[in-house]
Amino acid sequence: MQIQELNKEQQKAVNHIDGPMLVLAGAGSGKTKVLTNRIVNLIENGISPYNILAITFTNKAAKEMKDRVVRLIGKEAYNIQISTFHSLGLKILKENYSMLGYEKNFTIIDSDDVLTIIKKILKDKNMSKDRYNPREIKNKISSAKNEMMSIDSFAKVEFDHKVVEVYKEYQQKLKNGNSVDFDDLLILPIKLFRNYPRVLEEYQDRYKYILIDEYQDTNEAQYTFSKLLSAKYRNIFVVGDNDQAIYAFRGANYKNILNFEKDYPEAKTILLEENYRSTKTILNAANSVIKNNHERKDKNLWSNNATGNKIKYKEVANEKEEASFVGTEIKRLLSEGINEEDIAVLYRTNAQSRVIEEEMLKKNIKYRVVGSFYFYNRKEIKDLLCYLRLINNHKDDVSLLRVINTPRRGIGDKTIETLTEEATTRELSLYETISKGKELEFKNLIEDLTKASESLSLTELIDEILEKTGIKKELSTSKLLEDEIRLENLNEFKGVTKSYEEEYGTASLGDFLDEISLVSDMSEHQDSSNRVSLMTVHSVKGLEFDYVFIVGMEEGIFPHYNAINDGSNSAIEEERRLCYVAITRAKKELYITSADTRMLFGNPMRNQPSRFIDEIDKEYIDKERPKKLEKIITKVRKTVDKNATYEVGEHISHTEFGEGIVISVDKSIITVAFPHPIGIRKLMKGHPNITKL
DNA sequence: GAGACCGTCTTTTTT
DNA sequence: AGACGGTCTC
Ligand SMILES: Nc1ncnc2c1ncn2[C@@H]1O[C@H](COP(=O)(O)OP(=O)(O)OP(=O)(O)O)[C@@H](O)[C@H]1O
Repeated sequence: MQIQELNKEQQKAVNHIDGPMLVLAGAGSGKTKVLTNRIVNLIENGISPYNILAITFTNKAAKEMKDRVVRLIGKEAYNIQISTFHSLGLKILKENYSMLGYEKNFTIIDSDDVLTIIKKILKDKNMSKDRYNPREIKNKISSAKNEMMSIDSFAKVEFDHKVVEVYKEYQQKLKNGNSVDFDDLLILPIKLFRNYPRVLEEYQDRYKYILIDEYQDTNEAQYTFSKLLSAKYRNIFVVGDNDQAIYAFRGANYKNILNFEKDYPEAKTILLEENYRSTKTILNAANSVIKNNHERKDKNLWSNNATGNKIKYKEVANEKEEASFVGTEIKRLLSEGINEEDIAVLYRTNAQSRVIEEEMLKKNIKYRVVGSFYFYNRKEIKDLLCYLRLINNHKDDVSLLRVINTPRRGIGDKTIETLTEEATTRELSLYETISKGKELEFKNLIEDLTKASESLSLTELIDEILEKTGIKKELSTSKLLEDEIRLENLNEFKGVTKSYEEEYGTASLGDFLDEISLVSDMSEHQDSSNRVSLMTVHSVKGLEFDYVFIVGMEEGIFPHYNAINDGSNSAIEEERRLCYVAITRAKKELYITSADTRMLFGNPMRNQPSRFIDEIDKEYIDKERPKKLEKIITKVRKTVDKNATYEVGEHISHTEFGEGIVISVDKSIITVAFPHPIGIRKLMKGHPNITKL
């Protein structure tokens, strides 16, 4: 195949057919483009679409890639398996559930449910929430699963045997409820492959050609998954960039990509060095930031594009002004005829989206929040989903508990406690245990709805649920504005199911629920055209926009406190890679903002501009900050004593807040208690305003 | 068993 | 500032 728009190295990668290959290259060098075109080339070389497996990092990326391949070769492309690891895992699970001891229609539980289950276990085991943080335990369990630890090997690294107990109990609960969590979608197929080599071979024969995008962010389980699948034919083609590894917190290990040549000694490697995406200015700025990372191989990445405008950096007083600045600039761009879909606003944490959203509404700018679970996390939507899940899988105790008394049916803690006890002793699900009373009425209701589900379309079923459960009646007779909004949301949800049905013909309940679990991102079910995109830096990986705003470029936000306080160099380096990803998303123009004060948990928080701003070479950035501020800031910067040390309990005095006591000391921040009404403040160590007493 | 009230905790990032 | 869980009263 000869494609006009490919350079020599890219062409080489595209034309490669058999054997392992690694494409290691920087941002915007065309890795994804190469991967997509290689799929096309494989097909043109007579390889069946059924034998091709392409793995992307997000569902969104999978969809985009599929669309692109369809455009290039037509409908045949629908037969290629293009998906995330998790979706593929689910597919394999659905084809083999009984071998793993599950039943048809198993439920995929979301992270909220995981937390609910863990909290419940902690309570049952009388483990106090102060000593055992449910969130932390959830992370521990998830990491253990992603490193494919058995309970025994987990017990070797986790010395608190009670935590091990929780892990055990958690697994048991899932199994009893015929449910799996996200991590299971990866590790159950691996278990299947290991226990049944014949099954593995079937899949190896099916997926003879494997392509993986964003390989630098694979974790242990994903790594093993791909290694097993590719072992027979060794036709594995991976692309990635170690400078864009940003998922270490999820167990991803960028060494997987650097070790590729060790794993597959016969592998060919291709490096791409030309960036086709960004202006010279933007690319050079990104390069000047990333070169501050020391745990990295330097690579050459250049652009032949125009020089372009300098990056605009604006320092403002607070997050409201920041949003307002972004809003005004976007308005200006739009008035110049630029399309909404070519603009993105990026932030480090989801919490930052709120102010921006409000501003978009205020200025009447059309936007969408990518990666927002907000809609599916609303109470009324979750309730409805739990009804659907319960109808789909009667053993789903988590869902049952959520809806058995919603709306109120007079089934309280007492009843539930008795039921739970009986269910545990008889080793049955709660649903199976129900045999009398108001609970039975509820069970009969679910039975009826289950029957109805067999002959109704998804949307009709939802209507039936809302009607028969009394949800609709309760909400429509209520006078509360809140309830009116709830009803509206439920209607919007019906819009989602309707468009889902239209897209896939008639849709099965199970398939729909799976889809929701895997992509509970409202923006993916919405039309994205003519909207400004708002998203975290993590979710923008792999995408590109003409105009990009990076907001909240402050110490404490980006890099985040937790990374700073972690004290490890690698945590900061990951933040820096994240910054590199953010900058390299921009094609034409980049804006960076920082706020001096930002509300955090209802308290104003002072932040310095991010170190990453200083790391951008002066020639690529135009800094704008209030004149007065400039003097104060440079003065403060010069006089901060980085080596100041404090001890908990020490008395200090602050020029503004008066005397206080140090209550905790972190890497660069101390927390100080001041007398009423000032209260608890976080201060920068060695700040000139602080005097030791 | 339902609803009101108060104190605590939250936010790092995602499939 | 807002969500959530625990406790108290009817
Ligand atoms: N040879 C080429 N000629 C012109 N444009 C190209 C060429 N190769 C890639 N591009 C364009 O460059 C942009 C970046 O490509 P792509 O998204 O594939 O890069 P990438 O390496 O996957 O980037 P990242 O790692 O940052 O996600 C795309 O708009 C693509 O169309």
